[in-house]
Amino acid sequence: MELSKNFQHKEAEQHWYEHWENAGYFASKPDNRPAYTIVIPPPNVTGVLHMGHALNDTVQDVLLRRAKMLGYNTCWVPGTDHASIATEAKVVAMLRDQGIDKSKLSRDEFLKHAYEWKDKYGGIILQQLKKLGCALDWERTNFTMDEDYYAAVIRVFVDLYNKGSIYRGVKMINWDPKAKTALSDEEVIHKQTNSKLYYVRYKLDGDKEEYITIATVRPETILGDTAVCVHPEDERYAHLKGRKCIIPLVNREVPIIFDDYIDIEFGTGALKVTPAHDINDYNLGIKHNLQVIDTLNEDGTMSEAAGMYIGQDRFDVRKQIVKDLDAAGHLVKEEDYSNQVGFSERTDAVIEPRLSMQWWCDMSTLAKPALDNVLNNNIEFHPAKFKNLYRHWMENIKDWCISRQLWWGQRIPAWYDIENTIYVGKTAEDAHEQYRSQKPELAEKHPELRQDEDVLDTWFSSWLWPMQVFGWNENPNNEELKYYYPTKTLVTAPEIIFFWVARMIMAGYEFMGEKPFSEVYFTGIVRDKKGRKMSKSLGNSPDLLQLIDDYGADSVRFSVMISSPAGNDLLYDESTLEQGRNFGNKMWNALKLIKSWEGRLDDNVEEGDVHFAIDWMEQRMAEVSHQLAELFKDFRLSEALKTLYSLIWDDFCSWYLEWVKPAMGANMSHHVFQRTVDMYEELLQLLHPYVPFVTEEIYHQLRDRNVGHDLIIKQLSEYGEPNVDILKQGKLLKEVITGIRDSRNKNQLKPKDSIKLWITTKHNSFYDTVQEILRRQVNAEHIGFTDEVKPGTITTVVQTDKLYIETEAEGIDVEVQKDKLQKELDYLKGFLISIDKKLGNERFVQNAKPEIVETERKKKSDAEAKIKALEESIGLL
RNA sequence: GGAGGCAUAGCUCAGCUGGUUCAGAGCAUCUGCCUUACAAGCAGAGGGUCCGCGGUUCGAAUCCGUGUGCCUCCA
Repeated sequence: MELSKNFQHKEAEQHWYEHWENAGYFASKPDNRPAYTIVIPPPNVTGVLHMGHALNDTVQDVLLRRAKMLGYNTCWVPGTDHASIATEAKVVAMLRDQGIDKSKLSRDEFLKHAYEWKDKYGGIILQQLKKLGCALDWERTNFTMDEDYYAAVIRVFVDLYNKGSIYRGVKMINWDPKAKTALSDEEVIHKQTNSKLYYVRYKLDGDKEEYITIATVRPETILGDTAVCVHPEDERYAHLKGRKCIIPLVNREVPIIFDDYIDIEFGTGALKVTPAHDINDYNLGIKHNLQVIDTLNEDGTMSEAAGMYIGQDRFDVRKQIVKDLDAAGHLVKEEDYSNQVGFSERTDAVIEPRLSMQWWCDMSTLAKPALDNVLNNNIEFHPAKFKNLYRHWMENIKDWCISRQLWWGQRIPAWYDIENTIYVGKTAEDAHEQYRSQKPELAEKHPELRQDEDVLDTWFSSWLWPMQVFGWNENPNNEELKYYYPTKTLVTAPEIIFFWVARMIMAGYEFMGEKPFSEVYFTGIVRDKKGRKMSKSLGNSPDLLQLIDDYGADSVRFSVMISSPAGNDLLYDESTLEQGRNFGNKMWNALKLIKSWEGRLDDNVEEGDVHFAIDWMEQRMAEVSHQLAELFKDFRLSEALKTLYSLIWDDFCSWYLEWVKPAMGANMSHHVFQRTVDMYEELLQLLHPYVPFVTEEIYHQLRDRNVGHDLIIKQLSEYGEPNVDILKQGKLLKEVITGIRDSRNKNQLKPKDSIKLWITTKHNSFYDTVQEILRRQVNAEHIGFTDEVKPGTITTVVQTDKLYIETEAEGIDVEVQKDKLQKELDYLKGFLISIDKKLGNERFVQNAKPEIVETERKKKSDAEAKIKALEESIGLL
């Protein structure tokens, strides 16, 4: 069959993915082999594939496919998380489009819609991962709201509650007025924002016209002020001890308090204190026993307690109150001000600090083993620099706000009686039983309990991921969990180190008594050309499916892997996509070339010089395969890919194939052909984890395969130590060829102009073995040795060998040659001086390692020999 | 305010434990090629005070300090 001009990615991708999946290569069952387990960081069920996933999931696929070749039983678990806020927002929006108001629905009705939405639209991203080629075990797909998973989350809640780690309490939380729910600190994104700083004067008590001026960026919170605070050492305000002032507009009298928390330099040095709406003010309020006035409703409008602007939105009120303060003579001035404002990660609404009754998880006991086992490398972080970040967070850990005022998620298993006593249990029946035994009389009169309306933070379910995907809740001693847990590698973005990595480690030690994974590999963050993080909200992520369609999944994988050194961010650049696509074509064309020899095989052809080509290529492969093992060990995946790229493109295609290529019309030795095919297969295999489709396709085109002989499951060959001498000879041969080609170019010899080549060398036998290769590579009609200089030729020096190019062609420019040789000579002389200096330095000879001194001596003698050769050559001209 | 990172070719970036396998890759540029697979290609070439300054060392792109400029995280 005629092979197409270029590699056609579309058919190959679909065909091979189906083939792998149907053959059961992705599925894993416990057996005698060691396990290599990865759990996917579950993407949001509402998500679609973006650049970050492409990077993250390609890395996992590369690790997994390589592990497969090394004999591991690989298991990669897919799934999604339920993303309570994001999903609930989507469902609410969908209902709104259908004319349905969420507030008119019961909880059960809403959840029915939500599950319908999830079944219909959720998890698109999992299908997209197939397009990317991910070798996921689809039979193990998990969802954090699956029945068993749900039960696991409830069990963990009850357990931690009974241990005293979970409690309910009123604290300052981050309130999202759009989603109308509390958020954890990690879900708040602080952004530098252009605001205005308003200077407002408050009248002091007494009859005199005395004022104190405060500065605020949130004038609408004035309505909730219950004090003004100044620094005790601030002389400007020392006379105000014991005084009070009057809050403008609402005319409330509040104390002036003194606290060294105040920054004297900021604004006027006087701070308005609003304990209900600022965490620092709240702390001041506790310390100074201040009144708390909550002036906001849950949707961000002003509450009854504000006394004014009731029901109006906080930002409208901000504008209005400035006008009103001005009209009343209280606004002193306003100035531009840049400050950090918190936004909701999911809804982008401006966060309101708000006092609220929530459920909390005390992290202090959970954090201890989680911190220790990272610091002692029981769990390894790659790159290790993230250990610092992790430690800092762990050592300053705060209690985790785990309740969310939403419906989509695991409903908190807490029930209340009419006296508000809490009963926590796995089921309503549990709770009622506790109720009846604790308060029999009340239970007799009021048998019903009311369940908490709130659900748990999504991360409170995903932190169980590495254990629950293997059925921890049903049976913590089950065979699968024993076999696959702890998992091997977690691959994730550094931005969720606290959200998820830290909490999974905590959950692992708390509930399994064992780490959830042995190593964490942090990828970089994908940025656009302007250096901005690629994100859905910015809309600056390219359409990945389109890219896969245009360039092929392999090119996309190549692109993200080649530009992603461990832990460093990568600027996304389309040129690497082209590089990936071109690489695929290069390999496709190498296939075509090799296939074209199939009809020209002949057992009687002598191998001749080609023998050297095979020897050399085999040594290069041995060399690289050792390098790869090292690179993979250190997660230097981008380096490993570069190494392979160069091995295949440069060494195999540009050198090896040219060296073994039979002359025009000549036949090829059977053995050489066979070795070439074998080597190409092994190259494809080494590369396969990065670009699985094109390599599998070529592997099958290369020769007929029996069922089950697929590249994806082929085991890697072992290589011995490479032969250094052969590698050196290969290097010399390449340098000789390049040197002659360069001379030809510089002297305007056309490719077709034939030459005679004369060599002065000590390595005669080496040149004998490669004579035919050399002759063809530089288009020489004759190669001979000489001990004498050859006048009238083009001279060049490679290592210490002198090469004379004899040609009939016109126009040899002596000056060009002289220049070239002189330049090299000048460089070498400088080089020699620096080496002489070094070797002349006693301290160097004494202090440096002997082998370093030895190489310097070698360099010196090489340089001297080459200088001699160059000088002789120049003398000729 | 606290912590961390980055600065190397025109652009995007590699360069692990200090020493010519150290100054490299891809893209871009220049020259010559439609050479029996590949013009999405082949054969070559040019291009860098490794951010400034100081130090440690026999020796620094690499280690330390400092300045400048960018970035990220936390408060």
